[in-house]
Amino acid sequence: MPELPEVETIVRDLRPALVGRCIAAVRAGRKPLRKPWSARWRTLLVGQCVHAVRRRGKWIILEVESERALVFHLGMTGRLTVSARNERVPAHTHLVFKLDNDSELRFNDIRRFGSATLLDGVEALQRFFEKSRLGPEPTDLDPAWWRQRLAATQRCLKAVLLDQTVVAGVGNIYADESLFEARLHPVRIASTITRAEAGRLRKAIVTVLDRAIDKRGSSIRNYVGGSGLKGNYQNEFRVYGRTGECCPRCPTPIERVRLAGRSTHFCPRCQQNHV
DNA sequence: ACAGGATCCTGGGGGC
DNA sequence: TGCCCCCAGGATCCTG
Repeated sequence: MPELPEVETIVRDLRPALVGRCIAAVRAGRKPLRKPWSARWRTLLVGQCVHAVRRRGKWIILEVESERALVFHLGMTGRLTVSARNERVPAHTHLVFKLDNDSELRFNDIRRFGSATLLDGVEALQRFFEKSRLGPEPTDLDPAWWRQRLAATQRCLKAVLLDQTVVAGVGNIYADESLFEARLHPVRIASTITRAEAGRLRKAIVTVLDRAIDKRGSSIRNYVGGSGLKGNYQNEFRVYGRTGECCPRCPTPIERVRLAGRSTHFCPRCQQNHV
């Protein structure tokens, strides 16, 4: 569920609450996440202080003093929050990291598509992302490389934006919002795109993600930030979830189609499929 | 090799 | 109220 702006918001919330704190205890639930939690990770973490909290694509990286890294993915419904220890622990909480004050880091995930993995060090972390061939951050997209990736595929633009090996962090909401911003049709075959259009799309992605980060991401149903606060960007969607409503730029109703297995929203007039 | 579909899981909402 | 179907911020494995 959470895409780059949501994950970035969580990381910014968690950083001041976690950096410098030590892990006093770890408790894991019984139900498996997407990747199993290994029992020996508890011992490797207890007593460790948190050095840094970072984001890469949709991944949250928690580095501890031994240089091991705890890597989280939130899947569709994952939540990673710091709460006071005396606050009620909600259902579907799969991991709890007690800290050396009165707070704890909690990983909650209704659908259990998320994961938490402990990696051995800096190189292991690098290998982890290389193995999944995670693409560059949107702000680091090299224009020539981006054009080449678009030119090399017969998939539609929507499918390419969702591909984490092309650009990291974009998901269903921000793919639709970025294509609207760039005035490009989601069905458009990526290889037919012009140089100017490729540039427009690359900039649109960054623009849209920055706007969403400013609003602390989008809360449609499950998402909350690292301190439990909801986001506000859902109020600014221009096409996502607005099927049948007026396009914000013209009087045409927003349409919805299914692409790459995902709901896709666009304005058929502002986003024409020229080839 | 590539693109699209099925799959993992739970819960909410609409129709009957 | 109950039941059944569809839907959901994602990634991976399988198939044609």
